[in-house]
Order: sequence, then C-alpha cells, then structure tokens
Amino acid sequence: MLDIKFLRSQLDQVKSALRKRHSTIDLESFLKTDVQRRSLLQEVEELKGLRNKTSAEVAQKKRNNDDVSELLEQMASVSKRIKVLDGELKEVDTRTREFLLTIPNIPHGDVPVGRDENDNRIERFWGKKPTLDFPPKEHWELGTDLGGLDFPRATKLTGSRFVVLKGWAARMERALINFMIDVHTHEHGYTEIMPPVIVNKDSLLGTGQLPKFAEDLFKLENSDYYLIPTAEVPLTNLFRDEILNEEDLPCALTAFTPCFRSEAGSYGKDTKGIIRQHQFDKVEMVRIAHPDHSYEDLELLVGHAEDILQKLGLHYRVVTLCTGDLGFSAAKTYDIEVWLPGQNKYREISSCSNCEDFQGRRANIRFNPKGSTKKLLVHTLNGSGLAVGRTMVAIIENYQQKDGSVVIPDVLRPYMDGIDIIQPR
RNA sequence: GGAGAGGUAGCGAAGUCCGGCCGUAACGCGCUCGACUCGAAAUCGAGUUAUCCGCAAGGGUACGUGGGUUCGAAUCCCACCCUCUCCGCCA
Repeated sequence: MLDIKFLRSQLDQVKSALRKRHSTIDLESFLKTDVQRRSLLQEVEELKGLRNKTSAEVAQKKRNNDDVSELLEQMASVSKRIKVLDGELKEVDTRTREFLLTIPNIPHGDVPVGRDENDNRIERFWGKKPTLDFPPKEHWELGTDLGGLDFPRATKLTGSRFVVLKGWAARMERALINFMIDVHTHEHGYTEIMPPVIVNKDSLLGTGQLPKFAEDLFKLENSDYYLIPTAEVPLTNLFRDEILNEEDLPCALTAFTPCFRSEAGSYGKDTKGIIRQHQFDKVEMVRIAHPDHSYEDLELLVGHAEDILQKLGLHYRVVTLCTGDLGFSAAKTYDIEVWLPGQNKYREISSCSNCEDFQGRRANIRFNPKGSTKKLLVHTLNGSGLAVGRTMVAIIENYQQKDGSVVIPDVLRPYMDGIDIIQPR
C-alpha cells in the first residue's frame, strides 16, 4: 500500500510508475473521492466538536439544576446530521482503502523499464553449463524412468499438476529441504520457523495477495481460511500489528512449507513435469529490515539463495526483473534462473524481492527507532531459498549420465545415506 | 460440541454494577533522560498511546468488531469475532 500523502503530493511520480508497470489504474477519480472525503471529514469533525462541547455543558448545567431542554433540542438535530455524515464518510473511507489496496508498489529507480521477461536485465552468471556428450533428457522422462516421479497415480489421487514422489525422489526432496534449512540457519544466520500453512484473510491482505489475486489462491470452504501460496505470507505476518525494537533488525527467518497455488490462467504452460504444480515445497527466507539498510539486505538475501545453488554446483544466472515483470508488492526483484539442459533454458528457481514499506504499511509492522518516539515502518524482503521441486529438476537434468542415471551432488550425499548415484532399474 | 471467564496504552491491570467530573486512561512493570555513585545495583525526580484533517491555531477518531438506545456510551441493549479455563471428542 502506498502512503496516501505521498500519492497526493507526488502524483506525477506515481502515475509514471504505474505506466511503467503497464497498470491502467484510474487515479483521477480516486483523487476526486479523496477531496470529497476530506471535506466530509472536516464538516463532521466540526459538528462532533460542537457536540462534545455541548455535552459537557449539559452535564455541568444538570449538576446545577439549570434548565437544559433547549440545548437537548438543538443537539438532537446535530446528532442526526452527524449520523448521516458518518454514514457517507464510512462509505467513502471504505472505497478509499479498497482502492489503495489495489495499487501496486512503485518500482525502485534501478529497475529497468520494460514490458515482459525479455526486458529483464542480466546481472551475472555463475558456473558453466555441463558438457554432455549425448542429447540431454528432460527431468520428467528421467524421473519417471528412474521410478521417482509418478504422474498417472497423482492424477488419480487428485488431478492434473500434482505428482507422487517415490523412493529416491521422495528422499531427495526431504534431503534438499534439510540441506537448505541447515545452510540458512547455520551459515546465513536465519531462525527456523514452522508456521501454519493455512492463514486468514488479514494475513493475505498484509502481504498483498489479496484483494487482487484471490483467483490464484485455494480457499477453504465454509471459512475465511486460505492455503498459503508461499511461506512469505505467514513469515512476514508474524509481526503484523507489532512494534519491533530497532536492535532486533534485521530479523531473518527461514521456513520450509508446502505452497499451494491454483495456477489460474496458466493452463497451457509447463503442463509436463513438476515445474508448475498446484502443491510444491519451498524453503523461504524473509528479512524484516531497517529502512536505511534494506537494499544491502536484498543483496545478502540473493547471495544466500545463490549459495545453495553454488554448493549444489548448479549453473545459474541472476536477472533484475523489469517494471513489467515485477510482482505487485515488490519494489525490486532479482530472479535466479538455473540452467536446465533438458529444456535448454534458464528457469526461475528463486525470486528475491525488497517490498520496502509496502507490506509494512499494509500489515502495520513498525519499529521504535532509538532516540525518537516516532514509530517507523519496517522494510520487508522475501526470497526463495530455494524452490525444492525445481531444485530437484535442476539436479536431475544437470547431473544426468548417458545411461540415464543421475549423480547426486556431493553436499547432498550425507543427507541421502551416502548414495552417490541413482541407477536405472 | 457443552459450560464458564475475558478482550482497555509497549506489557500487566483498575474503571463497567450505578452513562457525563475516566482515554494526554488510576496503579504496577518496561523504556528514555537526569540526580546519587569510582562504576553498577538499589533509591529519588522528570518524561513516555496511536492515528486522521488542517499552513497553523485547533479539532476529530480509537476501550475486540459492527449495530442500537441517548443531548452524551468503555459503561445500557443486540449480533458477531477472538483468547483463556474446564468438560466431551480426537492425531
């Protein structure tokens, strides 16, 4: 959510930011509502001031046994008027708030202006593509042949875009989760959290999934509960409506959770394999940061995600998302794209964002700066560290051998009973 | 699911029966500053809600949420939400 004062005073800047995002939000009619709101507010506040003053007078006169009938008569009509105006004001207030909740964040000045992923800026590469002296296979073919991925049965159990992991694949999923969490907690200074994976509406409003993106979520019937699309939601909302101490910043949290996405509007995309599922595992990192240092924190965060890929020996590149590709709540986002030889493509495996105070304002997360009584909004950052299923895809495709076997990366072997290779049956 | 208790500032909590002199909200804790001290503890003193409109002066709002009664509601009435305790059920 943007600061309404900022919106009023820096209208041109906001308009230009929205244009860069290719957003078609109508600010003009909103501003008219805002003017209306403020004039209503002034009128009703004046009347309430009068009412309060007169009420005190009534109390005083009654104590002296003076006649108050005239005052009571006057105030009856004032109160009626207040009730009418309060009703109008409430309606306008609701509209204002709902509108503010639909405006996306303003991109950071460093973010390249562009339309879609083709305009993203490549920042750096790490590692090299593996040299394979045979035509590489895609992960679903290898995974199925090796008996680890079972798509038909997942379809039977549930439907499309689900998978059953079996044997070594189930084991690798669990190994990856433990490996990632261990690195983040032992080497990167994160505190591990096991949050609920079902959250309420306020939490989703706080991080920006609602009200605009309800169709992307799974909602539970007969309640206002939703399955989380990412652990960013529970981790960031841990501090909703709280006031933190300045010395507790930055607060770094990590969590493994399953994530649930309806994937509405992605019907033709990635229908094969486990790249795009309705349910997937992810290790998430969240940082609640001091506003003066949040961009340093963003570099740390993306570095922590990169470290996982480096330890696994997977080639990747880092890109800065352009304005057209940027998510709703983010001011700046780095995507990490891992190389997939089977698909002959770089694919997103982590997304690391600084939301600045956008979520902080929505979720009302503040901190107490030393030597000041004024409470300030925190900056919030989140990043995958990493998407577990996609990491398995990357391992399968990058470490595949000519005979269809898959070598296990060194760092993962202690997590898999020392297994060094998955052999075809 | 049943019974009971509760929701007031950063935290705990008084106030609710009996509406106005109680929301810049008693009292306690915490926090900040100061005094004492070589320093600290203890003690003493001062300060400390948030938010909105307004250039300002000033004013408004908020006692879980939403309604109602009233000139006036933390306080009375109605509905709902949440938390805790006990009972039942349950991995």
